[in-house]
Amino acid sequence: MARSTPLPFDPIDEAARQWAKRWGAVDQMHAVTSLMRVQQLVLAQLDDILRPHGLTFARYEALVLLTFSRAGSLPMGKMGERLQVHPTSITSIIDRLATAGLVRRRPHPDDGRAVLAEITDEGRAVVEAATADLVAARFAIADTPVEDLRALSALLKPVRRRAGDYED
Amino acid sequence: MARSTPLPFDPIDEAARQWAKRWGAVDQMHAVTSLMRVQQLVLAQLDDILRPHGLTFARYEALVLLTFSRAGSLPMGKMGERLQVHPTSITSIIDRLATAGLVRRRPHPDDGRAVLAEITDEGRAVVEAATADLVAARFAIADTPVEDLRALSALLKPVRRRAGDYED
DNA sequence: CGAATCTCAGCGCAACTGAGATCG
DNA sequence: CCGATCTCAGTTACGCTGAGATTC
Repeated sequence: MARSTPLPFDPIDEAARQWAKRWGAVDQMHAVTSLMRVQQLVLAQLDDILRPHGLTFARYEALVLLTFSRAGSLPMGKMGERLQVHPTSITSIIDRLATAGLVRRRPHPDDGRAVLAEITDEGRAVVEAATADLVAARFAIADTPVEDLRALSALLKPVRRRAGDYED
Repeated sequence: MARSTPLPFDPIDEAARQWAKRWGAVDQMHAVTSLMRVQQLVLAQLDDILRPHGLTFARYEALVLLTFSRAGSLPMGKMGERLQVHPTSITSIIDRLATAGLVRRRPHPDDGRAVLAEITDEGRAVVEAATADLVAARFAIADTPVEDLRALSALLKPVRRRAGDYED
């Protein structure tokens, strides 16, 4: 863990106060710094929950994506698009999931260049168990009211869109 | 970069639709996934802005923290508390900043165990230049209305607090 | 032929564990 | 002696570049 004792003041409010003395874009700085900090705190807790299942959050996301596909398999390139990860990172993620027996590689029936990642029965069992833990922990943000979560998602949606996460 | 062509639909909305068929905590899942994605998109842009200055966002944060101190120096342990990073990570960050000539290590005058990291004149110049670029780019979220940014910070604040980022 | 798909080698960054030196 | 502070070695994870094999 990063620190034992919490600070007795909000470090981001304090940073914003100092920031405003010299520089602009204070609201942007505050929001982005808050975003980074919360992501760090939440991700650490998610990884703690997933570690007993032998998963990181990135590997978990890949497994979940496979369970959402009809055939339980997807071309690795498609997975990269959906998960926003580099092609070589997908290779690495699938490597590790395959070593753990949670997925297997299969040749694409119609395209000799592509490789399918297919979830195994063991992979499905691991996803169910890991998901049960995540849902029980409410994704590490159990104490935040649902209205606030919806407001958060709604605020982040146009940010994602403008950053090129999707069109439509 | 991760992907060339944006998806023609919102991948998180789509994931939430599938998720709801089997599992609970859909609002939490949607909010947390959105948070992860936006952090990834924003951080990549911040690092792009900082790279010409020889900085990562983590190193930039450390430098800014030093400029906010009266003496331009802080014990490394204190920096770790403020930035929420592991002691060995602070050692690594200061190592790299020192190699670049942006900070120097000094013995703590009152505590022989502690080490001060002190920003150099070159470090101050680099911070000013990097900050000018970040402010000009509005921290990679230029198109988001200020009211939305404030709402975002306000929503994230209690989440940080409950996660142990600070007290009070 | 060019373009797409994937793999591999290698680099950089950062979080972490565990061990040790130094000092209060 | 205990605890705090920092460093070092080593592991893991991930993102990326560059190069190459294979196939469309």
